[in-house]
Amino acid sequence: MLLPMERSTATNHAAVLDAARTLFADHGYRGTSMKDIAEVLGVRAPSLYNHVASKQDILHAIMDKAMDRAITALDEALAGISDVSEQLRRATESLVLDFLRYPAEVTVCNNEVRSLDPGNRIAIVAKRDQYAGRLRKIIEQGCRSGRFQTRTPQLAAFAVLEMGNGAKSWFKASGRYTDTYVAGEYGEFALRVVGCTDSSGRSPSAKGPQRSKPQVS
Amino acid sequence: MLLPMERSTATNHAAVLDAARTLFADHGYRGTSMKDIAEVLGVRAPSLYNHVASKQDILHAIMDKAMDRAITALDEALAGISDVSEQLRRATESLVLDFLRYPAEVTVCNNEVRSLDPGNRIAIVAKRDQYAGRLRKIIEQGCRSGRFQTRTPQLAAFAVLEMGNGAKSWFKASGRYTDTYVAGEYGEFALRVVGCTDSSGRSPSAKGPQRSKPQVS
DNA sequence: CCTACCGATCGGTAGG
DNA sequence: CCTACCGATCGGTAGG
Repeated sequence: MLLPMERSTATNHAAVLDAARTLFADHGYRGTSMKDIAEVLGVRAPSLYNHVASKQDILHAIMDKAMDRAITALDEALAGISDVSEQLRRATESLVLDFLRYPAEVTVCNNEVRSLDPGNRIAIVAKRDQYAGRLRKIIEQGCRSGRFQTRTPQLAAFAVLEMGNGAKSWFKASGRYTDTYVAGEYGEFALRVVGCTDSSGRSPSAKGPQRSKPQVS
Repeated sequence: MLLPMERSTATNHAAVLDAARTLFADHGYRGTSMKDIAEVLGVRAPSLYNHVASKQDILHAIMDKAMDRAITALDEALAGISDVSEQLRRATESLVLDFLRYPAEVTVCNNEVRSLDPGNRIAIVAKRDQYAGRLRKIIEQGCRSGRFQTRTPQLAAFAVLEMGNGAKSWFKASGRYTDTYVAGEYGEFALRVVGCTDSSGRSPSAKGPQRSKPQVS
């Protein structure tokens, strides 16, 4: 007599990560037990070890995949773009779109670095620094070429990186705009923060009337 | 034969909060045990219950005090200021200074809302919303009066609120600037984000050469 | 995939 | 302030 199971997917490695992602985002790594993850999949906790080596491996896999996906998206957004203002706009849009489309992964990446074992932490922090460094270099280049005006390019880079989290918090609560619209607004914000002296036709910095619609790649 | 204790303060209610703050910030609420807190104070875990009712009460007290302090600082920063640009600048400086001076409290407030019991969570979220609402109203007022230019005042408010976290992350790693200097830079960033059409002499928005030093109240 | 079970640790209480 | 101790829960293993 087989009971119908509420488990919605075949239990495999990817399904374990999917279940854990949401739980880790909502309750934290330490606030989530293997039993909690198993219950989502409709199995008992020991069965998870047929698919993953440890709880720690689940966390690392979630974060590693999320970082790789964000870095790849950034690469694609910047491919063939040489104008530094457009680079910053596209990088910011890519960042914000990633935040809005994968909020659970991003929440885990933001909050659970401290839950990683030392070896895993070094690897993830390296990828995070690689991502942040890309944005910082764009802003530094814009400052050197005189297109951007800010005394503290590194501070501006951190400000732009963090701004996206605001989009994520806000987007969850308000359904009025599409993710690409919000990303476009943040692209504007980023150019304003660095004091962009416009030259591409697409970025009217702070002054003057706003144009009708932000675009996204 | 009394051994010299490494405990640096008398164990009382405030000392328990002090010890817990850092541990909660570094390892999270669930990643910190009453035993961990007790060890910092040089006592055994059960002794803590002479000073606090529960672990949950410690968390709530830390967050409640932090929110009250931030709201009070915002009140004082805005007292008697009627110019909306100056309001936004001062509010942002107040926000960032609070982040830089009380990083452990702010980290706990950012990460551990989910660890609060339902009743405590409602109270803390109300204070957080009160704080965010103050900033949002300044930006909305600036938009209505035509001094600010942004299509999405609420998005801009979230962006400004979140930016400060970047300052906190960055400030820990780099000792090159004072907290008031960093706060001043973020005051500029905030005015740029909202597209401030300057009229007070103190805020050259995006365009033009930078002035030498940001000021702080 | 399961049941049964391991040692460790948790927040909190009893009692002094 | 302490020791002794409670029931509950944890990640993970044994064995099938």
